[in-house]
Amino acid sequence: MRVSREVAEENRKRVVETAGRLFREHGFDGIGVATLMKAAGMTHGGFYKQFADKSALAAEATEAALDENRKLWEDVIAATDAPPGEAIAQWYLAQPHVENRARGCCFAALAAEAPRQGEGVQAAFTDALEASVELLAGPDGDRESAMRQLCTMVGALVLARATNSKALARRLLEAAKQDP
Amino acid sequence: MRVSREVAEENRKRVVETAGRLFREHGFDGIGVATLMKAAGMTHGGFYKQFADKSALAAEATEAALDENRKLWEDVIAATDAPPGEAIAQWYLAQPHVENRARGCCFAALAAEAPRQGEGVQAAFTDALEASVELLAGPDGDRESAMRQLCTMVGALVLARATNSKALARRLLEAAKQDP
DNA sequence: TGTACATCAGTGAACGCGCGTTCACTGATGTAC
DNA sequence: TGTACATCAGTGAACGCGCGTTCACTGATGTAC
Repeated sequence: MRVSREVAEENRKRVVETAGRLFREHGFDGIGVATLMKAAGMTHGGFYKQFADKSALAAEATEAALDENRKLWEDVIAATDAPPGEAIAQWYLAQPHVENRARGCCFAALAAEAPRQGEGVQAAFTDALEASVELLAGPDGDRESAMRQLCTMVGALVLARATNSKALARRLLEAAKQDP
Repeated sequence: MRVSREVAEENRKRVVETAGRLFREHGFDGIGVATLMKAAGMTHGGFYKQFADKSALAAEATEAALDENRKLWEDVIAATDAPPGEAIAQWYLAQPHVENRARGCCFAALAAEAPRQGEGVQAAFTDALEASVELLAGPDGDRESAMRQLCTMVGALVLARATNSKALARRLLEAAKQDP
């Protein structure tokens, strides 16, 4: 049955947010349209009333999740007097972040799959990378240092998640914090 | 028809090597057993005469590809008088490496998917990470700095591959080279 | 404001397809004598 | 060394299953008068 435009809009947003979490957790290829729609509380048939195809959702969900990440960074930076780079590093390079892929950094969770995705996903990453460097550098910081720090943090998180050794994961996070 | 033990062993190795390349290119979920066996010049039926299941191949292929990576690093280091960290960085943080996922660094290509794979894959990454840090640090280098450099390089390669902007990719590689 | 009708978000069955895996079969290889 | 037979790597058809996508249908919403 038909639902109001308002409800339809809510449903659509819920699908995008759910996809953002499930893609980060299982990868773009690791979760199907039906499972995803069910997780958002609907059946899969209506999916194509809202999205052209799965790759359109991938682009939109990635963009939304990257946006959510950016807001989180802004909150973390605003919550302390430390320079942005230090504030983010402390929060980013921590065990809870290693364990929570679904709500963690999109770069660490999805960037490795981006080359195989459509233009939309890659464009979203490009914009988000530039924005993240701005945030990390702060108003008068060095962009190149910030960019290197971003690389270090993303690499550390990816590698800390790839090992089954808690000790090695901890050493990786600690080593990454030494970025000057 | 039956083949000699020698030929069977060659065939097995070819499957593992082919899988190492195709997994790096398409991801563990992005390539099927049948496609993979065909790429190795055989039909899919015989797969289970050589491997318990797909995840067993994933573990073995990852291990083999990581080993191939290590040998490449040793060659790069041996080919120059520069300190290992500098030699590897120059070669690792380059456009050809960005474009060649199939034969490039396993950390950048597959580590992000490791958390969803079996113990075998994760164990292979753990060992390879330790070995890579040793190589990067050299006989009397600092392990923590080497570990940070590894994180920086892997992050830079992953992110350079995720963007559709050649300019941004270049800036990422350059920024990562500034790791002290 | 109330009524009649068109719209369309969401449902659930169905599509062809490729997935991982199994299996009966083949016939050269390897072994026993 | 030669013969008879067992082994087993690889083939190709088949399995059930979940994938992305399509479609006829439903009925509340939105619109026209």
